[in-house]
Amino acid sequence: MENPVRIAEVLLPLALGHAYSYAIPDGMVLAAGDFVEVPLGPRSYFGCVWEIGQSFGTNMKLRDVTRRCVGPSLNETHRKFVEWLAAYYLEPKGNVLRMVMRVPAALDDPKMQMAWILGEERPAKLTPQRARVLEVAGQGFAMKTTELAEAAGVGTSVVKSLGAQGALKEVSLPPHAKFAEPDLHAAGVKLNTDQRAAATAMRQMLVGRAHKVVLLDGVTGSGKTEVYFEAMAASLAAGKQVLLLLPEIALTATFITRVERRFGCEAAQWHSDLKPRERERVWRGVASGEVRIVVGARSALFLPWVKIGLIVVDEEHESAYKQDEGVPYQARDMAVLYGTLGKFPVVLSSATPSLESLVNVDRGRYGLVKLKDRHGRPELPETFLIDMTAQKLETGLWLSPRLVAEITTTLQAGDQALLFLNRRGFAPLTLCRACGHRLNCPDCAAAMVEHRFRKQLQCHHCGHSEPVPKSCPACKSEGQLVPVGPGIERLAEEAQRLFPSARMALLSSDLARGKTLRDTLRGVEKGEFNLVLGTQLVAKGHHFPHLTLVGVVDADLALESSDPRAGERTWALLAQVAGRSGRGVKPGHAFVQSYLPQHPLMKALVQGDRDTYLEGEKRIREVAGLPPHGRLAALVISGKEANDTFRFARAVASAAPAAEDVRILGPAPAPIAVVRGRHRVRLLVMATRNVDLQAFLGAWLKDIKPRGGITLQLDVDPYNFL
DNA sequence: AGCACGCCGACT
DNA sequence: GTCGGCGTGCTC
Repeated sequence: MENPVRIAEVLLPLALGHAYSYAIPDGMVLAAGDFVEVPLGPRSYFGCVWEIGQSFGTNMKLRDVTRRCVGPSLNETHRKFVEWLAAYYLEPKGNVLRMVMRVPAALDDPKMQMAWILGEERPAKLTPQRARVLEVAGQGFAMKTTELAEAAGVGTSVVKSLGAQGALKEVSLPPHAKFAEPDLHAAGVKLNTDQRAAATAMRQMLVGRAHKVVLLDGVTGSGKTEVYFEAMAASLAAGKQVLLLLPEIALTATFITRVERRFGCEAAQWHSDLKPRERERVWRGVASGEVRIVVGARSALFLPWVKIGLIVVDEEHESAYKQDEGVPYQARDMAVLYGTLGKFPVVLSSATPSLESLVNVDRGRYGLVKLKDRHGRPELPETFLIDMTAQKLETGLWLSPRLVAEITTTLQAGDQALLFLNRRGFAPLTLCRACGHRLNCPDCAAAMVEHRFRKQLQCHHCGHSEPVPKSCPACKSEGQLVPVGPGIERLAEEAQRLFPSARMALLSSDLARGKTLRDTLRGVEKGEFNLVLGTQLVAKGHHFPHLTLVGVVDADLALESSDPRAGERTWALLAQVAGRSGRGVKPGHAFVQSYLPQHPLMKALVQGDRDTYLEGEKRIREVAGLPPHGRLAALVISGKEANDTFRFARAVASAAPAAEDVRILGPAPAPIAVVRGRHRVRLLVMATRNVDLQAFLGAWLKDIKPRGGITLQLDVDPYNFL
């Protein structure tokens, strides 16, 4: 009998479904959760010890663990979280671990970073390259060799030679700055009666239980933030860490300020735009427990939490919580899962909660705390429907006489009006009047969108762009290409003609970003503009006190989607946009142009009756067996050649095991049948709630191996089935 | 994620 | 006759 070999099962951050076994060399002490360095093929990787095992002589000769990393370990809850998430989305565990290990520098000894500042000497010969380096260094920031070289546009050798001559001086960057403890009494908490009642209700739901999900449902302006701040305070008082999840990066700056004011300490930010050093600082801070508050995007879930006591998911209905690339997970759902595993509460907050969450309240799984508007205003401003089927608008015009009249009145009264059209560019479609040819993207089955400001045609699916042609590419006729349909830029043209003296602001994500965007928003807030035209981005979170009129130019746009949640999402969007109006002193109203005036959503919007509309939606989903009453998975099969792709998709469909309560729809062309030159075919799996969907999918797909350039992508709980 | 192995078009 | 394209498979 040989000596027992101690074995570490090490999970690597690669697309691997299980851990690899390594021998633990004599004298090395390892436990599950430790980060280690291991050899793999010719290379060396960081991995995480998933289990410690023992073996009496395997037939495989195991390689040794190289070393244990100096940094922190991953606790059991976090490892379970990785396991569960991987199992839920049928994703290799290693891929999920990769999301945890995105900061490799944080796994090891904090490295003193060497950097350069301006030295006392002057170089013997001042070449143009050297001069540029010294100029950059002269700005006073210590920079690493590569950073400095890159900033100056020279090779690293120039920097090094300047260092050798003493013209640059080497310094070591200071270690990461500490995160301070929160001060729960930093700001006097001033809650109104309703907020205090809501905070108390929430506390009572959470007290004495480890895990509980509470839905905080309150209109914009009701002060939900202050209420969940109380829950955060309670968790912080208990010595725990808290996470505030936001659907998008753009919102973090505002929230950071509010959190820091309330808790009197720096809150850590976490999102994809962080600089590596700050990323490392936050990761380490969370792993050591020093960071108590994180405000972040969905990936903050994967930080190595050690004593997390609460996750707040703000705007929980936002579809941006669904990640579509890489591992397609729903961060709100995973926050709830993490709470279950880690035995801590989760607060979901929204002015327009998702149907999923409302149904979970109905089923008694989630608690509900409702919050009314602080000033007793209704959920929505007075809303009027404009039946576009009854309008005789000239071709190329989109504003009905009624809406034009309302805008005129508003502007004359010195108030502000907002026109909402959720479509970027000038026109979504360009046709040739002579031959009917449609300008399509060469790589996608989608029309090119004209962007007149940029003098370009753009494909919104692959980013391809080209100049607007003078003549039709098909029939060569000149001057026959006509834009079809409205985009925000075209609407701006119309508005300019109708209201030549208006101070107009155009807000579209492709026209304004960063500072320009912030300045414009600030201007709108201050009332420097009186006519605002905007896409999606005006809907979110901004407070425009001078706004008294909102016009929704095309309310039907978001309803045209293959997503069963389209109705719910349209409600959230329209309610949010309409709700921009009348938030100041003067009351506001909204006008909604629709070609579907009989649609239940439009009727409900006019009546300001969310609950009735959502009840209807719930019933529709129940009858159709759609989420949350049934379970859904999408399989998207894509390949270069249409016939092969379709043939493979049919083979996949016919290989499905027979199962009760599971229906497979398709194969059918995906909503955008060709993207980036790849044909896309979709299968939809519908199951009742009692079905173990993962087991079914696992059994089905286990032996299916796409080849010949065909890929198969699985999306559990799909949102949009691109 | 790398990297090596393995079968089909343009070249010293 | 080779060089090399990247599709496929493996790494404890």
